[in-house]
Amino acid sequence: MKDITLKQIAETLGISITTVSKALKDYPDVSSKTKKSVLELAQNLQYTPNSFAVNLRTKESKTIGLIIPEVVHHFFSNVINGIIEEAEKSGYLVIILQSSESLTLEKKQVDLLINKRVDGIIMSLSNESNDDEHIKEICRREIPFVLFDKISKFINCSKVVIDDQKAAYNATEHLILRGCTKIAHIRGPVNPQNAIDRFLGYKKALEKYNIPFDYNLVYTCKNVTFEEGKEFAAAILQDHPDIDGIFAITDLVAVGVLAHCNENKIDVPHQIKVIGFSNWFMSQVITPKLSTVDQPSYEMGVQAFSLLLEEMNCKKEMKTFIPKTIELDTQIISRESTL
Amino acid sequence: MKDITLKQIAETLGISITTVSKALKDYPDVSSKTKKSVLELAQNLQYTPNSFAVNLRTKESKTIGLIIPEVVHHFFSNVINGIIEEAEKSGYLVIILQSSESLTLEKKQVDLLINKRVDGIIMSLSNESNDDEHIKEICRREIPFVLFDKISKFINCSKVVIDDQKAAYNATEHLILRGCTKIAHIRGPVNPQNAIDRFLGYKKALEKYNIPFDYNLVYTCKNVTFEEGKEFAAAILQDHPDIDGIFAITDLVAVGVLAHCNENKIDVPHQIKVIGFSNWFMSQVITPKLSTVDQPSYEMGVQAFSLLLEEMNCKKEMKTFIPKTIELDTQIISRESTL
DNA sequence: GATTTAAACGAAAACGTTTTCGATTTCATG
DNA sequence: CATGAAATCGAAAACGTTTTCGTTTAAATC
Repeated sequence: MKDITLKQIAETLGISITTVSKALKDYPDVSSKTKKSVLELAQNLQYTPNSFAVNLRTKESKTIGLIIPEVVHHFFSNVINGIIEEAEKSGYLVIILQSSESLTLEKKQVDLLINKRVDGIIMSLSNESNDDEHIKEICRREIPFVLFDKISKFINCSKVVIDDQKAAYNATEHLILRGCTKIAHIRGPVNPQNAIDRFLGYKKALEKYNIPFDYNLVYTCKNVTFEEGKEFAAAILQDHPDIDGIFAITDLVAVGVLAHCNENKIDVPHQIKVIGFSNWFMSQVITPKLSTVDQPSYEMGVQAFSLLLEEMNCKKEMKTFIPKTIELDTQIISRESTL
Repeated sequence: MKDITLKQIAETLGISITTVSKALKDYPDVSSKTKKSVLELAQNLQYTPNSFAVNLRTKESKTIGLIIPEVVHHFFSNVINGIIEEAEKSGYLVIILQSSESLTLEKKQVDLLINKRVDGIIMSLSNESNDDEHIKEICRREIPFVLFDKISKFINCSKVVIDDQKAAYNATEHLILRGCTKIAHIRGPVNPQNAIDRFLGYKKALEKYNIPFDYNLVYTCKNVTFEEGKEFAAAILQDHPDIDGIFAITDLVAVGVLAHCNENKIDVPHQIKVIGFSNWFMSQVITPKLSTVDQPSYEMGVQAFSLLLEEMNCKKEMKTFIPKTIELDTQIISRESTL
């Protein structure tokens, strides 16, 4: 019933704990005969090393922490997927926490992970967060650290991002090339870097095509929800009846826009063309199917863990690690909403 | 730079490690004067107890494992949400693994968690899984264990479920009461208990309302995907042109059905009424809005952890624990697809 | 001042592993 | 048989904490 230990194996075999340990780890200085008997007995007794003891001894737990704003989110759950699958390949497990877009909670989660002594932390910042004390603490303690998606330019660590500005430029350009001349933008909250960059990309595309930028055409989300999409769609159509294109910060908001249009018999794409961002699953099942920017979410997870692994390995070998930033490609997915 | 330990605090204060430890844990046999000075110094040095050592000593890690078929899934990500939020309240962290509906992978994940010596395991079985060796191993090692959603009747452990049969009965009845007389059922794979139960509920409702059960009207999913929904919709309409109702095992499949109907100008709900299962977010944004059965996913997570916590506490106090099954209520959500 | 009682502290074992380094054995070589 | 090298093994420290139980000190009682 009780857990098997090296000691018990050693005693039944009449050898020392040292030799048992070495036999199990295939050390060269133990004879093949004893190796065999140890391996056999360990097998029979279903011995599994006590990871608590191993952790204490080796000072690592083969566990990393992941903090994201929301678990119930198409983009983030795909990232989670990429991270845990990639982590498993190297024998790492993943503890997941969510900040629920709250800075207070985020600080608490960071504390929890530091106290747990995870081997590394991967994180996407909450909207409220920036270059704060809790992030500095991670760096101060030299915990391998990777940011993805919602990053801060002021933190010196590895990052996995897309070129939000370019992607937003492409999305806006897509609307322009399809004939839109008055394009509204439903942007994200003020803080997050990617909301800023997407807004800048939108602006840049307008300039490039000599469409005057009008600040009244920019609407700012607080919570980036379906409901906000509906509300802003209503507001935009009321404020600017002659609008013919809407670029929304994310598919969820764009779907809200479509919902409002559907309910009010506004013809998408003929009266208004709509493009979203992220290529959520739902964008291909809604009517009309939503054009969007494909964001390689799973791949972001994979890359984020790879960077973290690199840093963790460097730390083990006492080498200095130079943070890297990986920028992944995005792609316009053209569907019915911009036809 | 290096981590602060009890030893260092003890040495700077000229007292013993024991006293420092006791002071930090507010033992009564240490004077308030020394308590104060220890607390102060610990605060200044940012002491955090080495959790590896604590784990080894206390034989618990305040970490639980969660194995689910898929992370990228509206239902499961909601359950995750419920679990990690509830767990955090009691100071537990959650390691998440996915079986990807593969028995082989599931066994591997169970092994990983056993080796990690998590304090407990919460799990939803993969479609291939049943009363297998790896599950028995969890019980044999007396690791607190809770199943939810995809359970097995043959495993004696705590469970959190809905009454799938009743819910499916209600869904089918809903179609009948709205005038359907020839109802097809797109069911889930053969193995999982909830696919069986939902099928039985469907059958029972037909019997109750004197509609002859026809096995040709039952279509069996392999992967329960959007694409399967589309394919089966096509097949059903070809095989049975006079069909007027479809009950799909899950919203994703139902949305596939709607997609096929939309593409082929088949009028939902007038020609065919459709109802899904689970109340995914997408069901309320699709056109027509999908009627469905609301499944309290977040609540399932909360309850699953509560049961696990109860069992973990019992184990600590050496009490025997009697497994409980919690059955949560479901609710028909009537929307446009059955109007 | 002797004795008892309570308050404050610390020594030491224990948790189970890993790893260094020294000790022993074996065996071939001269 | 002495010598050296190679092969095999084990003692012991270390990781940092918790907790039992014994020891010391201080205060209280007679």
